Amino acid sequence: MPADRGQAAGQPTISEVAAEAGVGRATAARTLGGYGYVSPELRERVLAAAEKLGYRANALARSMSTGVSHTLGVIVADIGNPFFAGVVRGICDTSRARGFDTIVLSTYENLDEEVAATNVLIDKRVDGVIIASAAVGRREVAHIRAAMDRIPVVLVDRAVASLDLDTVVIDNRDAAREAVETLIAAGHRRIGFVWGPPAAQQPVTRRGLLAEASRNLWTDGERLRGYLDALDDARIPFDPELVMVGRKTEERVTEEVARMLSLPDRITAIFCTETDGVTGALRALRTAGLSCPRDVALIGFDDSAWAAVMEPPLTMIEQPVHRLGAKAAEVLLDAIAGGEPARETHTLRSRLIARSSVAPPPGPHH
Amino acid sequence: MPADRGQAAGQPTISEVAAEAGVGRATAARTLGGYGYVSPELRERVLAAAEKLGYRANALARSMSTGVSHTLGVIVADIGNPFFAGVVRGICDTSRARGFDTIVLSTYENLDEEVAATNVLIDKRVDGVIIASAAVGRREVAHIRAAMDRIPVVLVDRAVASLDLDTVVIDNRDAAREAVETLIAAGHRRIGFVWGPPAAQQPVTRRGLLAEASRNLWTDGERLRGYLDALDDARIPFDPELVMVGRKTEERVTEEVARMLSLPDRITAIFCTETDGVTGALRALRTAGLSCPRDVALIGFDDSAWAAVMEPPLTMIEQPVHRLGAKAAEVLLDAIAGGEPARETHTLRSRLIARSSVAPPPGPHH
DNA sequence: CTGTTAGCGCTTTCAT
DNA sequence: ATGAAAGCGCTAACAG
Repeated sequence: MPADRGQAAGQPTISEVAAEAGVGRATAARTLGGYGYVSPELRERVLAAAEKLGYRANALARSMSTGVSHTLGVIVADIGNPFFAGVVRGICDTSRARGFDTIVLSTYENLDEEVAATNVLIDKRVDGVIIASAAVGRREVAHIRAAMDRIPVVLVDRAVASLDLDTVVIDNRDAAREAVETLIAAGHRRIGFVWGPPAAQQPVTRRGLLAEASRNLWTDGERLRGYLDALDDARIPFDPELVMVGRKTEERVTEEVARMLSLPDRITAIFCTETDGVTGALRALRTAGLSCPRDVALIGFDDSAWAAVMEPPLTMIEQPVHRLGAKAAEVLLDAIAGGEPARETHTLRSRLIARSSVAPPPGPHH
Repeated sequence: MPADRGQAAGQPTISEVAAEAGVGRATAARTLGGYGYVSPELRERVLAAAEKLGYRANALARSMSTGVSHTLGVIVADIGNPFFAGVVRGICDTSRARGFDTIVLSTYENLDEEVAATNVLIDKRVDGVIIASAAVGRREVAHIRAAMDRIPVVLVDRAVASLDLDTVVIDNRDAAREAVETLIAAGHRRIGFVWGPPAAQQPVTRRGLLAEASRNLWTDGERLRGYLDALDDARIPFDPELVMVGRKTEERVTEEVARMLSLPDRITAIFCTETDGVTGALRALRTAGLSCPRDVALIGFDDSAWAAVMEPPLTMIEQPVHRLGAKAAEVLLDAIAGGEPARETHTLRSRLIARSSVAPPPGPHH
């Protein structure tokens, strides 16, 4: 057997500490593991020996023995995205306070990556997982089901209809409706909607749009419904030309908003479902020589420090990102500790921060 | 021994798979572990059995045996900060591509947290660590030394003078100098500096400032030196009243910039070392009724999509955040795989993105 | 090519 | 109160 088997060279083990202290393995283990009874004197000797050798417990071995790893797994779309970074921070803060570490994996909205990530976490024997899943249909949730068979699972940010799980989300539909209502209340009727889902082609009917929504991320579907709710309540006819479909890269958003701006009966307001959409919309406004809010009103999702110092300061929807993560961690940790999960949906409220990017539409002769 | 010892109930082991397939443990292990020779037929039976039982390898047990965990540890100040989120993403992307997972821990610039995080990673027997350390003095690096004794360590974003380690950073000093030179070239001589370190009190001399710098984050020291370099080259006298010291919360920055703006010989330009500083400075400008760049020029660190759509579009320093993380991971992975670390400093170049927030200062009668 | 066996470092009975 | 010994699930010698 090669010398480098087992843990890396130089990492002292509990046996070495025991030998150094002149006691049995179990005694050393009891002191160092903080369980069972050990006489003060032996205890002292063990501690001294551990200190001298620079002993550090091997958490892997401990987990092997105890069957728990005190580690949570987290799967999100992109840790580099400020939204998820905030959620992850909420998760980490809460779990650390309860003695748990966290392994975070990004999927970039790729389902294969999500499956792989789930497997990695199962293999590492985490005690529970939090997932912001891109899965939608029944076919796509097999990996989540497999995880559920083994450990507690909670969903965050995105509900999955076919799964009966603890889920922590925000009130996407209400948030979107409130934003659009705000625009309508200011007098707008031609409201562009920078939406999200990467679709094969632009749906031309309301039904087509809804169908598209059910094939995509839960959040996107909810936000679309909120947009439609507000329109319906105000009896404003729905116009498919006013919704952008497709990946919300800044470039695409700029193009699409420019298109809506050059329509014969152009939009006078824009509602964006993501930060990247807001900057894209602003670009389009600028190149069209239009000003906000005089010519076009704007409301977007995901507030940031920047939005408040824009000219004009932007009216935005603020999501409780940290709280979202914290709540998900709490629910998961409770399930790990307590047993029976409640399997309910926890909906956190977002907040519309009114600033100055909403004003009445320009007169009929714009 | 209680029934719930060992791994969680229901997690099939390699022995169970072997039994199901009617082969020896080792044969099952060989097929499932992907090493050694196994005849196609037995292989097929093992695979079928594993599939049927829903077998997933226990990475903990594997690591116990092999002594490697295929996991990297990462310690940063705050995963919720877009800068670090980008770096972490770079690390995760490269390490995943090489078959490594990542555990990320945030310290919030607290040294005790950093020590604790290092211990967690050592306990979890990660194969290497990447640290953006808040440690400065010799006294503060003991935990890093302890880690170095066990596994490869690379520093990212922040060099630590007393440590001879592979280090991946950006050219902070040059970046700062270039920014200030740009301001000077436009005609500015009163250049406010939104700096960082939380100091007990405002240093009043150049020497005091440098002393403060050496007690703080490496990046902050470098950026101060760059600011001073540019001033010296242009023979502009250094004025301690023009540098803000203290935690760069948006509120504090707003106050401090307002102060510099109300000086008898007020500043005509601002250089910020962080995004939060930029929004704070913008606020101060706005409440002072001053416009950028007509009254005051502005350059800041850390570009973002927002900066480009501000009115005016902001001239910013872009750091290669993803590359920073990727490079750190590469260096670490090489050290883990190859052996001898080079222990050199890799300096990545930042880039000044010239937009429209820099113009000549207003005439003498402002 | 396959099966047996001995660990990896720790926790946890079980005697003493 | 302490020590001896078994076992967590896996890998890797080694024998067959």
